[in-house]
Amino acid sequence: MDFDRNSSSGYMTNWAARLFARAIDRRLKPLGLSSAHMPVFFALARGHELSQRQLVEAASVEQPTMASTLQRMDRDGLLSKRPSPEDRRSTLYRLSEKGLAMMDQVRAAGHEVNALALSGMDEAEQTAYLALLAKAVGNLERDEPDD
Amino acid sequence: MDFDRNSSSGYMTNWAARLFARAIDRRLKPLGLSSAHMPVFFALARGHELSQRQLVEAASVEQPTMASTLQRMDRDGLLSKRPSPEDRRSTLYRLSEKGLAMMDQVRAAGHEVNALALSGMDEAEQTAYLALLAKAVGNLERDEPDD
DNA sequence: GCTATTTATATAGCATGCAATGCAATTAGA
DNA sequence: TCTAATTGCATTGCATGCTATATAAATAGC
Repeated sequence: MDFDRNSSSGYMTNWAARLFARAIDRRLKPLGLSSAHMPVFFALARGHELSQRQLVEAASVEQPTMASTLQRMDRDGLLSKRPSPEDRRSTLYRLSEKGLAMMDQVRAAGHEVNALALSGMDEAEQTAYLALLAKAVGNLERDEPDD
Repeated sequence: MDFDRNSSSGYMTNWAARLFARAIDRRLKPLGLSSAHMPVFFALARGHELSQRQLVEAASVEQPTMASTLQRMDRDGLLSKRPSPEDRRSTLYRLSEKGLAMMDQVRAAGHEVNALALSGMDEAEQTAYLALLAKAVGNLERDEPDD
């Protein structure tokens, strides 16, 4: 029996995720942004100031992944940072003026691509899609080490 | 209005995809394999011989992505190749003996992780999950250039 | 207070994925 | 047949993501 990619939830999920990222990237590229910036933008919305650890939680990526995302965003002038007054190991990040100015367009790109991806689904199907993804995520998280 | 990651189909799809890949990678790591190898394995099952272009189609990745995946797999002795007798630009790839010997375990890892991710869903939900992913994929593909 | 553990971050090294570009072989069109 | 367009692949350069490991600061346990 051959493996049919269209019947594999893992393959289809991966494929959809890559298409989502490409669609976002095409829209954000003119701004010099990309899909990996989005969770950071949303976590730092409205001037919120967070540590790397908190951003790791917000984005559900591993710490070294967030470290380099923040490095690139800082390099590109999207962030402003300062040492935490509470903990000398920690740095607090905010969006710079330049970053804040892009927030609306980042949000718009997110909404546009989500709407596109879900187009042709009725309300119930859209809800089901999110619920089933949440279920799969919960199942797979139980397979993660520690946790 | 804040962006709630759990309500964003793009974010949730990306998260699920990363968890799928990690779950696969943990299982295949002892074999020296990973999730990116899977579409190549399945496309080359039963001794099938394909060109890079055909593997690109089978995996739905871009050509340079497949080129380096094949390079790594060749480096690791998983492939055997020969120039196409039909087209002097093209190379035909097959799984080596070593690669073929791993097929069952690759298949098993795929089935195990798919089953884990879908656990707790009834038959209808599992079908719906795949159908909704296919719908989203179709929608997002219409946003791709050319095509 | 002193040591052991935990926590926050940094860094190295690598895989996977992409867009952009270039080249050579093939195919199409006149 | 001869040129133009297309196709198959390689390469460059980069972003994103991971694991494994190291270091310094903070916290816990005694």
